[in-house]
Amino acid sequence: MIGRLDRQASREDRTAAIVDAAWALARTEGIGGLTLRGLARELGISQPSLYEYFASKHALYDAMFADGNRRLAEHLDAQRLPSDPRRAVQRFMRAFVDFTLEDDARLQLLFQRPIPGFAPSPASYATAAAVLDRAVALLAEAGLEDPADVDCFVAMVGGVVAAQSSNDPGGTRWTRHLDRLVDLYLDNPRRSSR
Amino acid sequence: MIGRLDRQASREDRTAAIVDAAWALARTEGIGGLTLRGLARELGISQPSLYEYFASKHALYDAMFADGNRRLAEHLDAQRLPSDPRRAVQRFMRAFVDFTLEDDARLQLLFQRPIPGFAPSPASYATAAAVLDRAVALLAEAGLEDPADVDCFVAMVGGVVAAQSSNDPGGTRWTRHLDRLVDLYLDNPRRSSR
DNA sequence: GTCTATACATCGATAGAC
DNA sequence: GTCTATCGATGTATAGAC
Repeated sequence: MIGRLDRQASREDRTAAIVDAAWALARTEGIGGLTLRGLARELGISQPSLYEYFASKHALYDAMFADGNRRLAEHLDAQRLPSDPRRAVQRFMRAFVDFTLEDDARLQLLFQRPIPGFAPSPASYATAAAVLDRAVALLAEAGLEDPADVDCFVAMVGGVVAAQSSNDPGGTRWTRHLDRLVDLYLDNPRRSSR
Repeated sequence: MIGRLDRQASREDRTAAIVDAAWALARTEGIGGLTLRGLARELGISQPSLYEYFASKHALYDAMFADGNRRLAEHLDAQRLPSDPRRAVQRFMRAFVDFTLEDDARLQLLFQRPIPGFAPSPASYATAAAVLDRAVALLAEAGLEDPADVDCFVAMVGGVVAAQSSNDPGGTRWTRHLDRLVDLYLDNPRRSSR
């Protein structure tokens, strides 16, 4: 049970409560198993009432996408990063990986393509791009500036998250190598003479 | 158009023809957009008739999963691998990446989780595990034997495929670095003294 | 703003005739 | 083995009362 919608709350708060309830339901039913009828049932309102807050199911997914990225950005901003650039990258990536693996439904909506036909709106996508920009800046400070190296690094982190989530959910079989992999990529820029 | 089901063919051939038609439809409609009615329409049969061949839609997905992995294994087996272990790994991984990126619907079904509630049966999963075993053997010949290193390598390749497919479909922005990344991992086993 | 009621289209799946 | 007919569920959307 999630809890009935507080009709005394402001519209903004009710909208946020619906998004929260949608996340809760997605965690139990799967992101693709989320239904408007089920969501309305959990909230104690009628299914058509949801259309007062979201113009379509895709609009709800878009709000969830933006919400998830906002929480990710907050989580990353809350990190106290070491002054050493390399340690800063390690801490940042650790925070990123831990956060994304915390919630499987969120991981799927934010970084995979589980909803046929759904693509985030430009506004929602901007919140995701900001996180990437932050990572790119940190990598530059640590000496990884070549866009090719950044691409490879991003692919590696995404691969670790995907492998961990798919093959060892809740474990550390892949994430425990994160620091070493960060070192590996920082130590071997493309044009190095090694 | 895909072509009507040949009712004169053997049951086995008809089943295979249905799987082929399902792949063709998945390529145009997306793996999640595949519908039994649409598939039946393409085959010129009624939708309930599909249940003579597959007990459920998930069973069809499972057959497609096994079929895709079988084709992947054949594609990899057809490679003439260089005798040099490192070159063999590069050739093998190149073949793997090229094959998986060849068909977006197949990539999703085989290596992502696009179907809520679908998980391959043990029998179908075994075909996928065989491919991984082959890769592990090649990596061992190239000197990468530590399971932790193999995990990291596998995550890297998966990350390259996912990034390429999601962010630059049809391009080479990530795959062009594959050989260098193979070298990077082979040159830096976990317990090296570097 | 929220409700009930309803409508339409789609989907996977099943019953039963042939 | 194939069909028609149907079921229950879904998403989407609207009408109209309160």
